[in-house]
Amino acid sequence: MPDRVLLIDGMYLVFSSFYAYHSMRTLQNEPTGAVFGFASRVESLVQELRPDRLAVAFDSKEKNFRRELYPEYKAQRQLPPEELLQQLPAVHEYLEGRGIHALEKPGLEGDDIIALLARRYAAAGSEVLIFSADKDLFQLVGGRIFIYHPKLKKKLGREEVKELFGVYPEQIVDFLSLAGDASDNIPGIPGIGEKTATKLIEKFGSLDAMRQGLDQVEGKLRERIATHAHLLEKWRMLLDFARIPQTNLDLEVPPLQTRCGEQLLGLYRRLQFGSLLKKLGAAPAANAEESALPVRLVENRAQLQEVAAAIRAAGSFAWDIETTALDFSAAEIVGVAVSLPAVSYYIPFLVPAEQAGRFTLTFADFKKEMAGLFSDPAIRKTGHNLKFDMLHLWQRGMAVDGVEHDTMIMSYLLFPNRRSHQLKELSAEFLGVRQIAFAELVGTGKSQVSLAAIAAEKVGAYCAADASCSGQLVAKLLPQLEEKKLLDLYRGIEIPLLRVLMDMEWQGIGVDRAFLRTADDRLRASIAASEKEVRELAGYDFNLNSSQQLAELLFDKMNLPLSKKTRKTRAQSTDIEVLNELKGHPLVEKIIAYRTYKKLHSTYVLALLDNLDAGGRVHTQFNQTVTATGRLSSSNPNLQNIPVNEVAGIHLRRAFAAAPGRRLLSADYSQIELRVLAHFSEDQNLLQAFASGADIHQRTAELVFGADLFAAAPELRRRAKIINFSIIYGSGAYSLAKELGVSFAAAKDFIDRYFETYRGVRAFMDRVAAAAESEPEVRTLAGRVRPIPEMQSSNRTVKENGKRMAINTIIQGSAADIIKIAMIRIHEGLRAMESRLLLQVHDELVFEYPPAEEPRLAALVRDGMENAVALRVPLRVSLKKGKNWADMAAG
DNA sequence: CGTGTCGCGTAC
DNA sequence: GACGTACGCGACACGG
Repeated sequence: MPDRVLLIDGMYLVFSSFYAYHSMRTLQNEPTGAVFGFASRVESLVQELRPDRLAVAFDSKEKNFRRELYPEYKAQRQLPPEELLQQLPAVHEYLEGRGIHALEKPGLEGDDIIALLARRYAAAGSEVLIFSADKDLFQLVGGRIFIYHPKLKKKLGREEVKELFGVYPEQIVDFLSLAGDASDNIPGIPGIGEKTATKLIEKFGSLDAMRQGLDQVEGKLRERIATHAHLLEKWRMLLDFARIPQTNLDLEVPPLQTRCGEQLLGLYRRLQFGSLLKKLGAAPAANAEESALPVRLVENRAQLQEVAAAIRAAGSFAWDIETTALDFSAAEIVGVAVSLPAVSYYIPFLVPAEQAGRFTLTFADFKKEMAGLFSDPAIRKTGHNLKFDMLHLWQRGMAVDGVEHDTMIMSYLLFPNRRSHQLKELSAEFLGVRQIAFAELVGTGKSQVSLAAIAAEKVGAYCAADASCSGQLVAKLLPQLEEKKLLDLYRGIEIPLLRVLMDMEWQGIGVDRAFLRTADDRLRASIAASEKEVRELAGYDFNLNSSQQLAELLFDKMNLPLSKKTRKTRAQSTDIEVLNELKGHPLVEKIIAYRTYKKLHSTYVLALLDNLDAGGRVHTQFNQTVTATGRLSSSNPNLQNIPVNEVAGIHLRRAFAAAPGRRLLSADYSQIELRVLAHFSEDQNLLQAFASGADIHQRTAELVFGADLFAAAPELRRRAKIINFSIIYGSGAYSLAKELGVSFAAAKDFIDRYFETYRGVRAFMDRVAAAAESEPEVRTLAGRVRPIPEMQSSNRTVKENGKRMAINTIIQGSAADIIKIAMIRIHEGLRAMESRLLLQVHDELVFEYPPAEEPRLAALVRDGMENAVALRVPLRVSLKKGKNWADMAAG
């Protein structure tokens, strides 16, 4: 097995890393991005390419022979930035610690070394990969030599070079001699650029052949070449590696070592490369106490004023608050931490009795001193999950403006597949800082104490560490957002949305308590009755809530036919689909009724009564950093899954009622996901259907089932609707058949006909799958990224799953982007109104308004939603209004 | 007694 | 196995 040699263009990697991570800093504010980018790229190249030998080539400081030949060579280049130069020693320290040779030779450039070594190792039978984007080096490609392109992230052979440049590797020198190479300050021939150079090379094959056949070149161009022909030989001398004077190079590419010793760990710790340490399986050495900046405890008004002055001078700060509870209406604020680059402050309000003499500040003092700063949009704020902190301050009459960064959102946009974006995890990973857990501060279970009973020093250290870590994380995460082109989404949508969601949570929605009490009573009775009937029919006592015990009764004791197993544990399933198969049996009917009542009671009625505030409103949390696609989620209670389909369930929506003298307005996007699909696929039938305002399910029915058939059986629209949805979710014939209650063959036929009808949709899905195959991620309309690692699986099922995720994410995620934009626009318009946005249910917004504002609100909402973005099809919204969420009339 | 997983069912 | 994204209830297993 011949070995594989990887040669890295060192200066290229240093420069590109420096710019990619230019704002990365240590806690002590030293720049580290170039080193971090360099090290992490080298490690990922080693992982991916698995070279047997590896070296990194650098330019020498001595005069290059090309300078003597041509004094202007690279003369246009400015000195690298100071911040880059000061990181070079650490880059070499990394290479040394990793056991990788840094190759340098007086008088030679890194490129020259790469060229000489590439040819030598290739001649000896090795496969050579060159990591560089430098055009010069492409002339080396051929035989066993390849370029590994840093941006394209793939191996380029002879044909790929031709595809990229229009010329073959052996023609690159001639090509660049004609067209010039701006990065080396080689002008080429005036008036000839890449296009003309490619044409000439394609026509003649080489410069020599071109000179021979110059008479075949037309007018002006021939003159130009003739006039400047004398230059060409010089350019070739500069560009052609075959002419490097010194060929007895005594450098070698040593075998790659796996060692990562103390030197490397020490470097990573010093530069606070938490993620690289983690990859080595090493614990970040520093804990919060060691690495944290000093925390000053603020005791009185005078000191508080000093803090305010320091904040003003800094112009920005990171902050965090501690409270006695999560719920803003029940909580008290224990203290606030403010973190500046060199120092953090902790301002305590609730302290143990024995410290009360020392810490004299109240929240009112804080508010008086700081309200102006916190509401000043010009003073930029950073925090982690700021919606929480802002709600608690707003509850006490303090507004926050000028939110620049929320590190929880940053983490979410960068890593949407992560289940947790907790500050403490991010600190460990990216800062190498181990923070103490909340439980370590207050204890757990019965021994848990209130934060208000813990010494201010301890709470202050904890709170200030959060504020400080959040602030420091910005330097680690912001460059990554920039590199992944997520800044527009972050600044333009997610950060502005934060305030909208805060307002929505603050508002809550009115809930009719008496109505719920009645529902509670009725449901209790229904549950008891159906439970009693089931027990009688079964003949013994068992827990009806246990699917396990129910399965025992149905399938073991009563010997009813078993229709399926559960997915994970292969247990006997008792879900609704199974029970429906067994309908007709009186016991089963009662079980279905029991389940329905029980669900409504425990999941909705009780949960709502439990979550009501003193004013009879329920304040759901809208989570901005949960879903992998960019949707919001709702919790405590979840108001995004309130029943709407079944008669028994829809009754419940009456409980959500407008306040006295107000009404509710519900605005629904019509078929937003199918419209997004039409936009991306550009399918002619879909585009045309939406452009003409047709009923899309009806149109699908006509096209898939045929217009004649459709006229005879209009209930086919229902089927078409199901088919339309199943396409978005990527359903196969198997599940569609079950959903429609038809045979597998019939379902397969429907899907086939769907794709024959909407050919553009099939093409779109194939495009997405192919793109996700080479780059395993997808992007939504607003540029939100979701990695799809499943696309790299060799397991077919996993990969098919990845394809469905890829397609669905583009559709669902883009719809989420659109409604988020609409929410921000509308919220802005509501500032001068009394109407309020209360809920978002993925494609629906619910508002509460005074009747007088109805026309204005309706216009604002319609415009905000329909014109949130311009797609290739119109966006349509239907408005409904009423006293509650169930009884609504169009208008 | 707390925690994690599973089955199930609700929404878009 | 076969339909994407969520949340939450109740049962159950596990560890102390």
